Amino acid sequence: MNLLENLNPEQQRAVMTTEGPLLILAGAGSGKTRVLVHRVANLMANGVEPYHIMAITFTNKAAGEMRERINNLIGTGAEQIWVATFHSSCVRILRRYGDRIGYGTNFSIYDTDDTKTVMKEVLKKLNIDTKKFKERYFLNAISSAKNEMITAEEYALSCGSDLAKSRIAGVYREYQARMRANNAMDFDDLLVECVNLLKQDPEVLNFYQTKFQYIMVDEYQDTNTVQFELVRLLAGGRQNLCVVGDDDQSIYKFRGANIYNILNFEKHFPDATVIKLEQNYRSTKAILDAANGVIHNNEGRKEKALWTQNEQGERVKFKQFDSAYEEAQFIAMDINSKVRKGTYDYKDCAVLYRTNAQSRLLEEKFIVENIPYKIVGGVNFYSRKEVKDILAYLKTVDNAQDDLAVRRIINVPKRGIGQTSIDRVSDYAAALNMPFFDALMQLQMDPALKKLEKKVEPFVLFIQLMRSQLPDLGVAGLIREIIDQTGYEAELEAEGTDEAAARIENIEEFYSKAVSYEEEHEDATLGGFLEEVALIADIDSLDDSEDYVVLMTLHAAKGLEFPNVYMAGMEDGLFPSYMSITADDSVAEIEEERRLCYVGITRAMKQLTMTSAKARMVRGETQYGAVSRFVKEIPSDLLDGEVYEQKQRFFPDFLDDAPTQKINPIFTQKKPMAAAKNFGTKIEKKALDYGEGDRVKHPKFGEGEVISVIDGGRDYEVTVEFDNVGRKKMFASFAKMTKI
DNA sequence: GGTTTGAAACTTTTT
DNA sequence: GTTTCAAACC
Repeated sequence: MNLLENLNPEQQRAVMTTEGPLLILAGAGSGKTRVLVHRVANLMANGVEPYHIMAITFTNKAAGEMRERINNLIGTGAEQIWVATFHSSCVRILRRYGDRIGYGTNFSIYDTDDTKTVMKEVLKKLNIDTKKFKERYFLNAISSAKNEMITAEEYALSCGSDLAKSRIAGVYREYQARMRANNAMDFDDLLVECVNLLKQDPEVLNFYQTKFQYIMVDEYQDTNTVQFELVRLLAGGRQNLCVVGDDDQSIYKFRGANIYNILNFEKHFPDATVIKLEQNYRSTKAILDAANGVIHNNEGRKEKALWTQNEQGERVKFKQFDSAYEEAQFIAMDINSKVRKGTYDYKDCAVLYRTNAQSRLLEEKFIVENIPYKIVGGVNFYSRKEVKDILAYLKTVDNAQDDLAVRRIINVPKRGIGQTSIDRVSDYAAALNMPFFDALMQLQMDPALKKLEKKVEPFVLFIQLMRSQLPDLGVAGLIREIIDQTGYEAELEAEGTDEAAARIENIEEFYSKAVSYEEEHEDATLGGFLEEVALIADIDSLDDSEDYVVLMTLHAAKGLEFPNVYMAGMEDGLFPSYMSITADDSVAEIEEERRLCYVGITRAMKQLTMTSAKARMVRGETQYGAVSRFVKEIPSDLLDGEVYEQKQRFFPDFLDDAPTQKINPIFTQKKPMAAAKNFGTKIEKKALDYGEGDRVKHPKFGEGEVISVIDGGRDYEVTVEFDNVGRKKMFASFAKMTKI
């Protein structure tokens, strides 16, 4: 096999340059993954052992894709190549050597929700009013500090007489202490602590420097300072570091990405080779030129001349609508007509938008029009309440020091242990400086807590039992045991609502994820599963073998491509966002938004449609936005559609409602529908055709005898002793029972 | 100790 | 318009 076949001269050079620092400036759609994969193959052809090669990406999806393509090209030996995200690489290193910097190797990983809970506790302890200062404010400040590798101590020293900074320093310190006590790390800690480990322990550093002789980093423009430091350390020995990126696609500044990592690569590594990949294989000329026209308005970028041999193609379509409702309607209809004509499959189409909130309206229309779709992002599957509850059980079994997890589930399902009791035990544990769970095991030591013991004991015994049975049960078995023994699912079943049914579905999906995890990993462990779950993003679950339209934010779309793309909500104030327009450094912020627009445009292969709405509901208020400045930046000969200069219209308060209703009749329809539903519930109350002592039939639980009927005001609460599933309490209007 | 109700915040983007 | 959180009530 000739490795260089089907590669252009620059791509070939990138593949052949194996030694020393290498910067590949890869424009959108220029085949960078291809280059990386071939480069790996070339290294191995040159006799480099696969376990000496490392490839780092940002998302699991990107890692998975690269893994697959490497496997296809190379076959045997490829599985020994370390292909992983930044975060999972760090976890792997820390699980092995984390004890050297004072963490248990079974540390928990806290997601954004978890850190918020911790922060809440911290602020409560420090008597900081969360009305004045929000958790997010501190979490953002701490995250920024961590991204710059500033420790709590260093932060405190740098404050001087700055009161606001000192306050943050105090919070930072306490937050970190709690995380340590819980044996937990947040996303930033994973990177920071990994760098700390490598810096403090020459033995470990040497081990990994020897192991990773050839390192490749994808999406380098989005690395932050810690990630740079990590890469610098790992590549420190041989300096065989190859980074791939595009400064025009840097869109994560808000997350600490430092664009100077890529702009100054040649300064950091003076003998670096620089290769530019400028031929685009993805898009039509029209789309590419539109993208170039937009990005051209940014200053301070590495000038590139992205070109393509592809056909000219159709112009970029632009359509403006009166309301977001009509915009969504158009997109749905347009997709349907294209699918009907056979131009595209559903999976060829993607709708991109600036904010997650925009997905709702689109979703409603897609349901009406019967279009299969998948929304990426928004509420993460793993942050759903029911999934987090089960996860907390797993974490408790895995890491007894994880107080957050234990406290979450000690009263789920209800065990009669309320907030007051939890607080008391927390104080007791804090006083003795021990984990919450340990305190639960010795309540009899404190006379004030002794009476709690009876309620707590079954829970403690259950966790201990699960812990001892874990080797036999496996991860999936453990989950099943937890669902059954705690009666979590049974409780939801008894509720009988649609919402409860959806929750059960989520739990079952979670269970099947555990099953497939165990199928995929021979050495499956509970810790391994928790780790995978903690680091997974929604985008990772995209499956191109199924036929559905994908809806997602512009951020989530990076790295993907679709034949037919829609960019919705092209309005000033939405995109570019109101925040960026009014920011202090508005020029820089709008440049970042423009890069985001560039990313969006370059996702399209054949056809791109931009849409905007004159009026849009945001937070229950109608907003009137002008057409996005980015649309106007597209050269007019490439644009199919008029861009009207719309006057900003302002209505006095008392008129505010009127135009909304005219423009968008759905709101007047919706309300009566909701009212009718409530009305129906009330009527059902009177229609109870069974009473105490009667035999009844339930669709799920089978037959049983009515024990009692209590009038709960709005509804009857019925208790039934079922023949097969025992005694259940439920509401008459939901449990569709009939007398027999 | 648990449940219900009403207010308040939320919406920029995420590993 | 929706979700989350605390106070008031049971």
